[in-house]
Amino acid sequence: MKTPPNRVTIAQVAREAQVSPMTVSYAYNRPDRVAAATRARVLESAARLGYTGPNPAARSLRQGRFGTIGVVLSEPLTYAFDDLAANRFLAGVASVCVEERLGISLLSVFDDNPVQVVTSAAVDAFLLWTQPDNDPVLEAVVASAVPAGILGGPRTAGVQFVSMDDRAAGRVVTEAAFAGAGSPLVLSLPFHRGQQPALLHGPDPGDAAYPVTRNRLAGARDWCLGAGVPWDSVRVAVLARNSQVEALRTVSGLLAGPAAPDAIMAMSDELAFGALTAARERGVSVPDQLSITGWDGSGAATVAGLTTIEQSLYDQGRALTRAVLDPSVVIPEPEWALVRRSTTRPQRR
Amino acid sequence: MKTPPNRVTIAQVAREAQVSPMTVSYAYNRPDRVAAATRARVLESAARLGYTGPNPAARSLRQGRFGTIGVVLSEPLTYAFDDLAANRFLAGVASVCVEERLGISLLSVFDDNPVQVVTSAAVDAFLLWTQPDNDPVLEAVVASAVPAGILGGPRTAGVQFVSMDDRAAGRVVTEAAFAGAGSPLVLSLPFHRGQQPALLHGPDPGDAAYPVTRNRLAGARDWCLGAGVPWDSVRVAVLARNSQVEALRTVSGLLAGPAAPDAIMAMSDELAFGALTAARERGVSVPDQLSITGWDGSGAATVAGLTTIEQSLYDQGRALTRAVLDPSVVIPEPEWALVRRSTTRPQRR
DNA sequence: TGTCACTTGTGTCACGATACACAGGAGAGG
DNA sequence: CCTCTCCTGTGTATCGTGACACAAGTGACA
Repeated sequence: MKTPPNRVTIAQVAREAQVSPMTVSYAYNRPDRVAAATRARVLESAARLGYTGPNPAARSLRQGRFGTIGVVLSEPLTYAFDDLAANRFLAGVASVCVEERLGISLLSVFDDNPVQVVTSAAVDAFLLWTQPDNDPVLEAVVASAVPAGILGGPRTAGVQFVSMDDRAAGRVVTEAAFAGAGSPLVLSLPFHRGQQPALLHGPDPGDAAYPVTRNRLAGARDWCLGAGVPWDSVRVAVLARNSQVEALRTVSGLLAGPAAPDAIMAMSDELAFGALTAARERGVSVPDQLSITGWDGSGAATVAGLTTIEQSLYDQGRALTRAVLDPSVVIPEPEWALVRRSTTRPQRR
Repeated sequence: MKTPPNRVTIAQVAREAQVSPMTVSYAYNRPDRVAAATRARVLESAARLGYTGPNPAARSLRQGRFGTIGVVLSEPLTYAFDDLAANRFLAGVASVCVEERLGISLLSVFDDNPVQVVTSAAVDAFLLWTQPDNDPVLEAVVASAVPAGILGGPRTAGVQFVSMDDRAAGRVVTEAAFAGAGSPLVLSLPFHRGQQPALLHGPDPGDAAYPVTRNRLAGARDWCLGAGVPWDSVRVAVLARNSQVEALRTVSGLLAGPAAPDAIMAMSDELAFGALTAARERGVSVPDQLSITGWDGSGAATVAGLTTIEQSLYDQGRALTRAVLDPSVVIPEPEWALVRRSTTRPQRR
């Protein structure tokens, strides 16, 4: 892009108003620093020349700040608007940004050069959606020395961190889903970037590169071992993405096949909704023939009567953003709770 | 914020690698322009010094571009993540941004200085969510001479525009909602910025500063006049915001009062959902005692069985973004359709 | 051997704004 | 009348990069 030839600069305005460039700058940025009459003259000259205010790029260069927070989702950018959980998190981030008068910039990671987005981002801080272990994007963020925070891990030195206790909650929700079941199924988030769909039997949670997946899976295993359910007998359907459509397809196939599952612990509400739809389409009654649990507690879960782990990603987004902007802020341990609704069988006493 | 003292520049890397600054620049931006061996040496020196790549602010200043599109919603920023329609629009915008390798920056408008966000935004283009007539933000965008586009109007010289035919659809959906009704109610989006909730009787559509509101209301009046329903007898509840909660409260109150409505034409799905919830809470059966229509055709409308005007804000977001980036692109007239589901009484023949 | 095209590296300087330190003047107070 | 403080305006240097135009080297080919 060629520089427009008719770009007006602060210097031209200064000449027109017969003041120094600094006075023009002050007229825009520190109105109290300039006499009212002078300021009026400056603004009038600016209007006459068509000057629309200080150039943001030049200002950012000079000041070394942008007034913007970058959010990296490492998913197609549209994930920000499609996924319920990401949506709540971003709403929390946005609420702080409004208070602090910061913009919020959604950054896409491109497969061919995932690091570029980090090194070339015009932002004062990074917020990351959960990333796999040893991820180049996260490493680039650390290397950039820009303040950063991450939701869901991995825990990283120099990066603020917030995440609920996925393992403990995993134990609790697995009990709600699996108690009394004969053919339990875990509907799992991806293990690593570029995940292919897979059906595993009692996999090692350590195989999952995403801490969130790993911990939720470990919680499930904890409960199974404690309840005498052989972990090997538990099937784990790992999906390529956190998507209702994909969950629907997978669960639908399993319900039609032999040894149809009669209990599903899904690692997100999104996946649970897919499972619910599959059950409806297959004429499988919930919770009588099939119990289903979700995770995150979106508003849609309330409406659908989904038993789920509730947490406030909104609050976590807020807390994380605050902490990144001011490292002296302490992030509270996120609260969570199992909410039993109508997609699981009543608790035995 | 103080400039970090340890910022490494391209010049330092050049010295370390014993090449000129331009060679370093090329090594990062035009790898083909530099011998492989030289490039390797440069990158190695950069790594040694902790150089993380060209400074985005300096680059933007030099190149006169940012690689980012700004989206102005003129609502609290969180609206982007709370509202179904805004969400779909943004998803469409984002999909183009991914293809074009652009970032997407969500800008907040502050009441005390609405224009600042426009004059200080580090973006190459603006996309606006529907704005009222004669709005300072829109005027500032025009004045800034940055390419821009607006969804829903007002039509403005120099600003790309996309919007479905709200008036025509208003006629159709009003018929679906009101046919055979005795006490019709329009659940309206705000008339202007800072709207206070109000209950009007057959207001002049021209009173609405938002073109979308104005046209949908005009469509409703068109049908009423044609069907012999006195416009004065039609109540119009104008809400302060496009919010389920507020619609719920308003409709709930009206259902409890005298002359409870038996037909509601809501100007958004969001409002229609609020009305649905109110009906459920009040024990009013839909559609027998109360017919309800929405607008926009979100996925949730399908699930809830809501009769609504379907349009693809995703496609409109895509088309508008494309057109802003390349003015030779022609924006097609958006398609729309009335989808009859279970919240309206079957059509008479 | 001469010509030509291609590849690779270089030096300079403007992009537009603001931090900083300082200067002159006006008024207050003793 | 002198000093001191506050208010308002100024000059300059610098932020880090990449456009541009050019130079030097290499090898192909007639």
